Amino acid sequence: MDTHPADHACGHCGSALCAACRVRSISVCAALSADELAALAALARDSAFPAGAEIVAQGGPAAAVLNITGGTVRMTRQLPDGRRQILGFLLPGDFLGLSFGETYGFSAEAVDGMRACRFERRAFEGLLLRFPHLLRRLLDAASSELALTQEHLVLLGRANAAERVAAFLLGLRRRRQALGGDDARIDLPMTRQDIADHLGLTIETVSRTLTKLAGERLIAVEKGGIAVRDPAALDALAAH
Amino acid sequence: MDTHPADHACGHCGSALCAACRVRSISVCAALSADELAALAALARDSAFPAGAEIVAQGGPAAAVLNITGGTVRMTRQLPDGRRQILGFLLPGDFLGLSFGETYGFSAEAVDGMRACRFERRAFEGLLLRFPHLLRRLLDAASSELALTQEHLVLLGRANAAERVAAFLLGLRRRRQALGGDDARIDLPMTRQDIADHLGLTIETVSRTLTKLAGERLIAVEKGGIAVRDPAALDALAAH
DNA sequence: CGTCAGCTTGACTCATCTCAACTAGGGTGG
DNA sequence: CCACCCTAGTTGAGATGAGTCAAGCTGACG
Repeated sequence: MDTHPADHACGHCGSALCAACRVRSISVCAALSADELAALAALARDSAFPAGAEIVAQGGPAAAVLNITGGTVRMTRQLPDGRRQILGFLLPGDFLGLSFGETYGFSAEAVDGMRACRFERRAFEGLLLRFPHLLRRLLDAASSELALTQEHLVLLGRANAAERVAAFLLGLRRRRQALGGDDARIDLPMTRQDIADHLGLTIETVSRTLTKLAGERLIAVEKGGIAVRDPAALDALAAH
Repeated sequence: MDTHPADHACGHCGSALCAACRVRSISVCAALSADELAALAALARDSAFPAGAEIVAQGGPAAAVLNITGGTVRMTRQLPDGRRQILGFLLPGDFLGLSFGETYGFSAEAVDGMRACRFERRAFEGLLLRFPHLLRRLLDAASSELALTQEHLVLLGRANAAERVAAFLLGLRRRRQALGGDDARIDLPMTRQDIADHLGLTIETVSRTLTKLAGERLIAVEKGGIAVRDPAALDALAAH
């Protein structure tokens, strides 16, 4: 899976070029000293996954943690009878593996072509003991992922279909904007089934709701995404 | 709100008697050195809240973090139109305030009479810089709270009423057992409305579901709680 | 003894799900 | 190049699980 040998200087992470990593400033690697960055870089391995590839497996040993550098990842939990819940989507700068445990509590799969900076968990934990800065960054990351998850919990517990879809679109837009994305167009690399499994709806309800929002001129449904026509009305719908 | 002056030795936390704290071994204060424990103790203030009291307010400045030492706390998020979602219940040993941010993202209220060990946030953050051990414990706490929240997310996204209620009862039982509780009887200090707002249901559906489970001999509804009659069947229902 | 909050139960409604048909686009192989 | 298939998405019609509204029960408390 690793696309570079251990000592290779890669463009995203790894080796001496963590310094050039384009997501570093927004990831757990931000605000580290030169020492810390060097130690981190020594452990980092750049890796790429094609669309659909499984990155970590639910129930499997938690052997690695990853810092996403490109693409989109879905975290899924599967029930024994096949029902699926997508816990969330990870974007560049997000950290995969915050739920420290002996095994992964969910699977992670590449939604589209995806790149990440990979660390062996044992070695990474070693770094945590030496570098409280990194530990602190990780706590902040865990804290904000917790806040995001709680936000989503409210949605699943108390919002109707239109509110869920509106909140999902705006949440994705907000995160993409932080990465320098467009605010009029929201790319949706994931399928309707993914969106449905994230929002606790069916694929048909997601489709109908998008059609309805388009009919009300809040959005326009486009190929591979949607265009935001009335951000204010969409925000009022999302209601938070 | 503090029931003891700053230098008073209290039975739960605070002053020199952190050593005697009955939840220390399972809380973030576990596995600290004598030094660390002393510094923590110097900042701790024992506080008590009567049933229904608001401990922290959604949107208010995040001025304190608390370690629950007794009773039950509900974390609630309110939507502008009054809909309410209970994110979770905190039991003794749990830590309130993991979502580090400038303001609290939710309110916390005492379900029954409740005691906690309170730290001013600024001072507590100072400790984190000095004691990586504590930081590490906090990351583990955040990590397991994240896992719990993700578990609940699946429930709200994909489970029906009976599955939600069964999972809620068993989850509460498991946590209580870790605290030395009974496994045949589950006390429910919270109201049906609280349970409904936690499970994304209405009070009527919770009531009907409990009645139905009782009719199927999985549980018996008792005053202030339920008795577990068929743990295996209940577990099969919870389906995870 | 009356009141009130918490809870249960019943009858009916409705938002979402289920099942099914259909469309559109992309890839493949003859 | 076309015929075919396959996946993703949309739309419709009917079913259903949970919500809504309403009534009644129970125990605590003044």
